[in-house]
Amino acid sequence: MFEYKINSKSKKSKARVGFFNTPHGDIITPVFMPVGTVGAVKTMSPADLETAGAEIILANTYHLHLRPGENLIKKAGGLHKFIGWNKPVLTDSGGFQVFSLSEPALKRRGVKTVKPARISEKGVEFYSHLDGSRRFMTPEDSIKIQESLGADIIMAFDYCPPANSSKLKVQEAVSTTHRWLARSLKVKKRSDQLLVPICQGGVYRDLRFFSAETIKSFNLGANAIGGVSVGEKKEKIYQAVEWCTDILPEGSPRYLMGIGYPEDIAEAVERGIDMFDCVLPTRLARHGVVWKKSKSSVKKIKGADYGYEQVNLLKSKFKGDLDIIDEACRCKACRGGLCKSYLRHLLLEREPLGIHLLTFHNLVFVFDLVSDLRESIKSGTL
RNA sequence: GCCGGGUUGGCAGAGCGGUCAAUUGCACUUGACUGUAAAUCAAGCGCCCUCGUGGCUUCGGAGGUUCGAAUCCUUCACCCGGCA
Repeated sequence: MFEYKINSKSKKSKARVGFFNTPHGDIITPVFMPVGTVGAVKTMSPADLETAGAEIILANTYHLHLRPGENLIKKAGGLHKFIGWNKPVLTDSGGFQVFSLSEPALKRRGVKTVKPARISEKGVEFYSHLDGSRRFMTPEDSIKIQESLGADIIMAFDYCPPANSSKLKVQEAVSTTHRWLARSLKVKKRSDQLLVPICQGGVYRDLRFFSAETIKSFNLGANAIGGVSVGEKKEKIYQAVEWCTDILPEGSPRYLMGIGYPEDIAEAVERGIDMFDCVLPTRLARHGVVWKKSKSSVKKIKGADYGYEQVNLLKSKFKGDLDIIDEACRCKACRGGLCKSYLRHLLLEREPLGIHLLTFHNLVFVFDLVSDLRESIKSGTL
């Protein structure tokens, strides 16, 4: 279980195509995991996800713990059964909430209704975004919850500091994350789940090296890079990824958490990343924005023979636009001949169908992008 | 014809003597969104500029009262009820 086999390796970069085995089936990497935080990729049924091309989806420990609770899900037969998805699932540990519910992140969003999280050696004190109630989560709790949920791949509970953190703070986050990893391994019981450690270290080279070396030494079968896309510049992300993949073992899948934009995915694949997850395609869809292939676009995608543009269908210039988004796209909306004016109309009417169709379209875009990148690796262009 | 109610910025709709260029919602414009507190959020939305506790013109039309009117009075126009 959880074997990873490299199928094809680039001669010009660290990029590779691989097979990753899990209890609920194989994954071909590079792979993109759509985010289904509360047990659903918003507006997408399992059948929709399969049609769009999803191979594995992500859910969140923190959210499912708060509601409906891991005990209920366990009783229901586990997450796969509960949500009707028979393919691989990865649960994030709740570590990201250390960041997203932290003071700087809340301030940045102007959120005042939730008290910021407090981090200690023991764990993290959160205030539920649902009812404000105080919660405490330790690395051990996170593992126990994730074992109840029953995902194929589970994540170590990490400390993800914001981008503007001081080096000292990031250093503290790194060492805390490492200690929490060791504690997680102590309580982990299930052998049919792969626990993936997370590299922290922000934009600091020595910290990334140290963190990557440390998690590598645990030899856990897959490794993740976190603490990225928390407010820093793209170049810094690429840089951090490069530092990490220089060290993280070639023989195991590397997962870059929270990325991203098409160009970022391509840059990371080139640097040896195999797994991605991001809310962007689904969130942007809900905000009326679609990704569209474009040969002339200024947004280039390394390794792909096309660039892309972001099109906001809410703009009134699409009011009378009877063309579909992309003739070549295989998504429900495009293949169904639904024009931009209709999609815009659905969005304006707040018809759920509108955001569903855009979500479907964007996910198809990313799944196909990742698939195209695999071809590029095989053909030697990436 | 008589009696009553109404006419406010693209639309709906607050305001009913000064703090009103006018609450709010929608629409519109722009921006943001990278391990989802996000089907969300921010800013703008009469005109002008040296962009400010700035200037100018606005609340159906005209006139009036008042230091001051979207707010009170007169009148005209139109709309909606009720009775003819």
